[in-house]
Amino acid sequence: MEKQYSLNEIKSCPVEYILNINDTLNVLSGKWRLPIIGSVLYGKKRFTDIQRNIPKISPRMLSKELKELELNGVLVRKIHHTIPVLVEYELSESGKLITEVLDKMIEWGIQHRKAVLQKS
Amino acid sequence: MEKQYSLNEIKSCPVEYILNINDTLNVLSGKWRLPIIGSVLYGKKRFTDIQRNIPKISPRMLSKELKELELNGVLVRKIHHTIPVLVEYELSESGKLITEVLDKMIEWGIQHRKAVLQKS
DNA sequence: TATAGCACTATACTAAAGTATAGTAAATTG
DNA sequence: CAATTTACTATACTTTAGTATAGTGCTATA
Repeated sequence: MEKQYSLNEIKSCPVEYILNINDTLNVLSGKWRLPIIGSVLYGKKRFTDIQRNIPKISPRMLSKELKELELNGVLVRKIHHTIPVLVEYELSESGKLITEVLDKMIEWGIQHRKAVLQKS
Repeated sequence: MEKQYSLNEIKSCPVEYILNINDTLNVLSGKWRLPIIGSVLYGKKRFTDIQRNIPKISPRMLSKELKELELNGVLVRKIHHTIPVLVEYELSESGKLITEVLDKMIEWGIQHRKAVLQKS
């Protein structure tokens, strides 16, 4: 078993600090991750639904990003073995919590924009 | 004058929501941004100090990233017109607040790691 | 006078991320 | 029975991000 660190211990430990931030950044960075998460934020969606929500995404990119987000444990892919097959994507429990990070980002974004405007 | 939105209004408005998140993500993403911010987090540093903190960064990358972070208003570049010139980099007031976002990222990273481990 | 430190810049390159376009296989609709 | 929908995959390409290596102009030190 690996040692479990408390939040405070990790904050004072650069290596674990960086690992966790990178995990989170990996989920959010790239051109399409945020739009995809936004699309499934308020309920499960099908491939083409997401495609319609994000008009400029190619099916190749959508497929690729959905796969990675599923692999990361952020999205859950549900296959209904009906005829024809129906595939639905939704946020995992953990995926839903990413909104807390997003909210902090909005907060920082707003204050930063204000700060930058005041200087110029 | 542009209309100012409250945090709650922006949360319910996808466009402003996304803009602010992207601003924040732009400050944090890329291979070297986080290490650089980490290096100046506890006080101002000189070019070569940062380089020593991040052994694998090339001067080209460090110079490029420092410039962009300064342009974004996250870092402040201070030139001391001594002979020879001395240049110091430090986080702006707004830049210091990015730690709040980082803390949330650590929190999410830790809980996500646990969640993923429990499933496997 | 030679060597090293500081704060970079320039040029050329490779690797990763993203785009464009077409195609597949099964079923459904007119 | 031809066209459309769903959920993708394949191939080739371009763009962006990052690397490698060398060099600049200044000063300080041995």
